[in-house]
Amino acid sequence: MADRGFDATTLRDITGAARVNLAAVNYHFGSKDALLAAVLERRVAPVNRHRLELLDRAEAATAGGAVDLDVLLRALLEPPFRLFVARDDRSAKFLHLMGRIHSDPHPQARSILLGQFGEVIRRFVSAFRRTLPDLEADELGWRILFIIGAMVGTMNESPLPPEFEGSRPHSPEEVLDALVRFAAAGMKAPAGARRSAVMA
Amino acid sequence: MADRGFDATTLRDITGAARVNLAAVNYHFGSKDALLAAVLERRVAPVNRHRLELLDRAEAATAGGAVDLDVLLRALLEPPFRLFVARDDRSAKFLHLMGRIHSDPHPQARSILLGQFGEVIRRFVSAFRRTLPDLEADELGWRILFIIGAMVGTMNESPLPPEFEGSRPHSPEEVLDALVRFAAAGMKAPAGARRSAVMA
DNA sequence: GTCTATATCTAGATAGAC
DNA sequence: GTCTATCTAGATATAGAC
Repeated sequence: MADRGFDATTLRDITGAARVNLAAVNYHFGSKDALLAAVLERRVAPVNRHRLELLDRAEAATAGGAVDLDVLLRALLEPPFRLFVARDDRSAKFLHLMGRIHSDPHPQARSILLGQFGEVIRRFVSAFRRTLPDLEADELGWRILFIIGAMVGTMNESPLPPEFEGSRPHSPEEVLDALVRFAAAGMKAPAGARRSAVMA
Repeated sequence: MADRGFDATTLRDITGAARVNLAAVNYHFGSKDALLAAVLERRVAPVNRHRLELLDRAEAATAGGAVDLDVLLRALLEPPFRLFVARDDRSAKFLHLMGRIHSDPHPQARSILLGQFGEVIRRFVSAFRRTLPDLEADELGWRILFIIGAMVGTMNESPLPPEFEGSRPHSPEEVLDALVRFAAAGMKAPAGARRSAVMA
């Protein structure tokens, strides 16, 4: 599923890998879609809860004022990279799974993810607003979307593919650090001029 | 296909939407996979060729020296946002299609895209290296991956979903400008310290 | 409760009329 | 060359033995 997406992953793949009978999924979960919902609830929801906890804690510490940008970015980005980090194959698989779920167009996956992640986004959007009050609302929204995209792309593609000429493997912490540095700088980028040049 | 991915899009969907017969795809292309290959060749390859042309031109102008960062970023990011911009429904669909292809796990899609896009990545990696010679190679690789991720996420999610609280629709040019600003700042971010704090 | 065997559905592909 | 009708494979889901 992490490799090939929800549609291309058959119940035979799943039950075969789990060394259980083909009928097991339908018996325990009712349907393939219900299994997906259970997986999302069991594995993805904690990541999002962790994000909100970190945000709550940071906001409590500033008494509702502006939270430091790096703290905010870590609250958003750290949980997926951290929650299942055991530096083994399974943690890498989990990261891929998270990424795949974020980019899977399957309606069931999208709607469950939206239910969970929509709340996260809304909370972080308003936190970022307080942290960066001078940034125009639309520009802020786009930048947060860029960060989510970078995060998802990283989940889907790590380890760094050979085209990118990375010279050695990287721990999830290193990748996270690089992502936070990149995102923080992007967030602080100067606002756009009112389009001077036409696209050449 | 832009909405639901390759696997979930049936030949009956395709031939129905095109108001042609079900047999038409197999007659003209031979198979569903061959149709995908033809679509990728016809619609995606020109985007990548355009990227390389812009890069060639920029490098020629500097006689092989360092290309300006914004010029480099535009050469990479502008073609998909620009090539089919007619500000109508079809151009939005095309952007979604590009994004979907980038995130589709289907082996055929991945291998064709890699053939096209791998070359683009390699060329841009070495161009970015000359433009930002002080940036460590691995860090540079990750940052380029972040930018690609942001680009793909933007393609998949534009227009800006309501959670992001965008106040109005945006033209592809505006989104592109915002993305270039963000990416340029991210690329210029200070290098990472050798991990001071442990993840808290 | 679990597994085997099977039903049912829907996909991609194709044969053959016109 | 194009369309109708059909084939075949492989998917999810389920019935029923144990």
